[in-house]
Amino acid sequence: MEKFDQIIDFSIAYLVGRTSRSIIKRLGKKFLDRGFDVSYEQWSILVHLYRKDGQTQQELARVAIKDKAAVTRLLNILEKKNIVLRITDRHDKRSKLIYLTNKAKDFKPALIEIVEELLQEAEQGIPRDEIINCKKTLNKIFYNIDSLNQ
Amino acid sequence: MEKFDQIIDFSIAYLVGRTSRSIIKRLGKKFLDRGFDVSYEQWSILVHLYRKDGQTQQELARVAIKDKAAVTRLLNILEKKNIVLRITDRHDKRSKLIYLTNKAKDFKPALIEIVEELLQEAEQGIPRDEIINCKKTLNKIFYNIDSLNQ
DNA sequence: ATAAAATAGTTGCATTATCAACGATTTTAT
DNA sequence: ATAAAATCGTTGATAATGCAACTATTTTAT
Repeated sequence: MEKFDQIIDFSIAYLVGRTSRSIIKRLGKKFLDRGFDVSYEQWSILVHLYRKDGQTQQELARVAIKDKAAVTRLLNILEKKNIVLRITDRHDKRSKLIYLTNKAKDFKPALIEIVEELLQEAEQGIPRDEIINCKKTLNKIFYNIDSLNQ
Repeated sequence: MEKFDQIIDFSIAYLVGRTSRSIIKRLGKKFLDRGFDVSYEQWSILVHLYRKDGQTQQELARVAIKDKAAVTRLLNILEKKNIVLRITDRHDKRSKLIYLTNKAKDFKPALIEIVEELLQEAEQGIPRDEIINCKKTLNKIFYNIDSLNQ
């Protein structure tokens, strides 16, 4: 194998990068096709609210692995689209608690179904244990790099 | 395992996404620390020129898996930094051929060494065949999704 | 009790991505 | 031969990211 194959086409960096981008693109298109005006990034916040409503922006930033500035802006958009509400925490006026609107709650099942479809598409034709191993390895790689990023 | 774990924390989409971002961040920092004013995205074009000098923007867009508009803008920056040259193709005046400057050729070995270091960091402590299997699986997933993105 | 430090969220700046529209050029189809 | 279609690169609009500086508020340390 050539040097350039190692650092490009077959490098783990290239492979995770292109896989990630293709998934983001596909999910965006699926949401759009079903009439949901929600981007992948907006979804990446929304899903954490579906799991647990009423989190602070900091908590959302942490679980979504996003900069708090990025969260501020995504929430601006979600608020404008009437998908979330910001309510200042009574007990700590620095914090804002983010809540889903009824509209957001309404389309929760549909969005989740689309994501499950996407994951199904991604894993199509690949044995279950192969997927599991791949996820384990990705976790190891992530922690290897993440520990150096601190 | 809970439903939300499946579609978030342990979904392949989430895992490749965060792994990719951590790698991009790490490489950017390594370049900077060694005094190279080159972003990950700029590198992702540059590396293909190191492999083969004098490609058109379309070719670069294809191999780097980027939109041609994105390539135009990255090349604007690389040209301003005196890293590449654009030369209109004599035989097809629509096309421009992109060439490395001497400056770019000079720091080629250093950049490649940094990337090899990064890959080493990423794969630290993981058996060779585990990495190989993970790459194979990532390729399958990519092609699963990519075929649907057309 | 109060000054210093820490925390939550916002904003400005720079970089990058995607999409669609556009001009210039080349290829093709009749 | 020429009109239509395709291709190459650019530009404008919009969305998203990361970093650092900033305001407001809360916690801590003395």
